[in-house]
Amino acid sequence: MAEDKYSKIMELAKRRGFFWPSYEIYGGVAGFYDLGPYGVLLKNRIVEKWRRFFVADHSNYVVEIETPIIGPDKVYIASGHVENFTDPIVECLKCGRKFRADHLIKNALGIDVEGATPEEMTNIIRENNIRCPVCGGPLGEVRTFNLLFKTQIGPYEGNTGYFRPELAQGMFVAFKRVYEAMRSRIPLGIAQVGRVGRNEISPRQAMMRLREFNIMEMEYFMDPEDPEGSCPFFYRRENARLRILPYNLKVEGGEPVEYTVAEAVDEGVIIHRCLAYWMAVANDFIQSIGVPYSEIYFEEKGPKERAHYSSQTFDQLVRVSRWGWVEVSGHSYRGDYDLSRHMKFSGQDLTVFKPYPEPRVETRTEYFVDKAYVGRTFKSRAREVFRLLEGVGQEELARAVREGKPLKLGDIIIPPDAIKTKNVKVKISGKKYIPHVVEPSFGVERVVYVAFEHAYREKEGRVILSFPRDIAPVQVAVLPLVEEEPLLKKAMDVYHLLRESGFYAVYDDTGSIGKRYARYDEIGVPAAVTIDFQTLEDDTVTVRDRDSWRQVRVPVTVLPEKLKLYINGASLEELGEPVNS
RNA sequence: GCGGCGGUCGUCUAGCCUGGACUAGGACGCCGGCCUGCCAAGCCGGAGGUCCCGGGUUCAAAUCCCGGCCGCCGCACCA
Repeated sequence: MAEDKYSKIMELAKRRGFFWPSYEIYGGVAGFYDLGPYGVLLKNRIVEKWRRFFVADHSNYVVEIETPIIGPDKVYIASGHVENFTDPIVECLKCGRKFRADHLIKNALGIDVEGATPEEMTNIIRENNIRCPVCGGPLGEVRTFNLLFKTQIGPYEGNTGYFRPELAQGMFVAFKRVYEAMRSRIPLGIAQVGRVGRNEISPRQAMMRLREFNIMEMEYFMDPEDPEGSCPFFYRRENARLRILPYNLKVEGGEPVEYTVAEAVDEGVIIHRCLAYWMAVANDFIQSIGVPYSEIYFEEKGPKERAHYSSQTFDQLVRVSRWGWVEVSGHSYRGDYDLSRHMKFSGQDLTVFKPYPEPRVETRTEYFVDKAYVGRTFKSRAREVFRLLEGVGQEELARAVREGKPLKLGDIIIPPDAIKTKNVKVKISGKKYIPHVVEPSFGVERVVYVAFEHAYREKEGRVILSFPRDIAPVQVAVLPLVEEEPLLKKAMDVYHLLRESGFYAVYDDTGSIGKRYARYDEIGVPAAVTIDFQTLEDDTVTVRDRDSWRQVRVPVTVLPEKLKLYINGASLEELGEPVNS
């Protein structure tokens, strides 16, 4: 069992201003957390890194949008959340356990009560004397519980709005607009970072399960008939390795198995290469925030564990000290569920057009009524007959011919032999279809917490947050060796130089130098620049590495460029001459 | 929502069982001054506490009792 870092992290996070429970002065409210000054910096860097991996690195195919957090009820009726997020719940009056009322009735009586009102279900339970399946106690009234936060849009009752429980609907609803703005090309990834709300029954585990949190998500739209073309960058990660626990292995209690991305697709472990590709990106992303490969795996969800829209889902799990494996992202194949639903509920055409490489010419037989016959037969009423014939489809004409029965239009009767046929050539240049969707979706706060877990360490009784340098909240601390002029002025100059060069830097001259090094180790600042007496002679400073505590001496003139290399991963020794201490 | 355990300066904690001398003590951190020539040094001074909230018992409650809130653990829940 790994040591429990949880309480140490929570203590540090509160004390140093990373995060803490919200509304503390009013006693707190479960499921809400504030991010403090360093927490916000850290979160922003993590989000920025996610953008690099998922958006910028695929900028020809992936774009980012922002949509409102409150949506009209229609959107969430169409998405299925109003229906599927509302559970009829009944509580045992004796032991207090809660059950799904519909499941209870089905198990007890074998009848399906889908669509029944809570009152009807309560009556069924009373009439059949259904008791608590655990303790045998009596059951209370059936109530509905919905995880959606509900509100009103504008002053009118009944104009219901919901706080979005996921970002996805924003992308689906705006899909057509984005698709056209991005010059109607598929595949197209639409990404978004933002807040969502889920009214969890009992949130717990600090930042791991919140009622309001941030998600980084992408809906990747593609042609289901063209798996190859859907993932033009597949080759870039086809040999990447993933640890996967397929559902069939999971139920047997098996361990994750390592596959390359290509193997997982070829062997059918992952049903679509796009799903596999983005899982590989997720794997790289989570490693880049400091989690080792061996502490990550993907677990397939079983049919009943999946969301209502998904045909395959993997959770990306990361090991943390207190709770074992926790979910940091979900990877779902959503098919065309969402777009189809929005087409149906909005009446809008959300299909895309796929041109064929070569327009196809098809020959079709068309039926038509002989105009000469109509004119001859109906004379002055002919015009009226033509108008009536406009409402008659090919189907009907064909049937009349096939069955040899006359066509009746009110009192007008047209015999089958007045219906002629002709062969016409039709040019078909493509077809319409509803794109399928693959969705990688990350919980931001979980990633933040996981970054903490893997950054936290202790050395010689001191705490160090060894964040990867490029997500560290503060990048560099500028410290005069002692609180004495002209060191202070020189240090200020260096501080301003670094700020102007784009670094997030802090300046600190209080207490002893050792105390300040310790202070910045504890908030994870990767580099400490010290201005000492030699600086006054040759304009060089020392750069100290947070993790090794080693130092090198660097001329101030090249400090910004050297530090930039360092933040991006260069070793300390690449920056300058080692200082012997 | 149920059950178990817990909640005391910013943080960690002593005190609670056995009510009173607690004006709630300490450590770290924080602020100011002196000092400090490279890894939480030292000295002086300072700020900081609704003892989670509400009610009850009592002459007297951080301490006992009840309710609530919050946290952790187990159960249920977690599209």
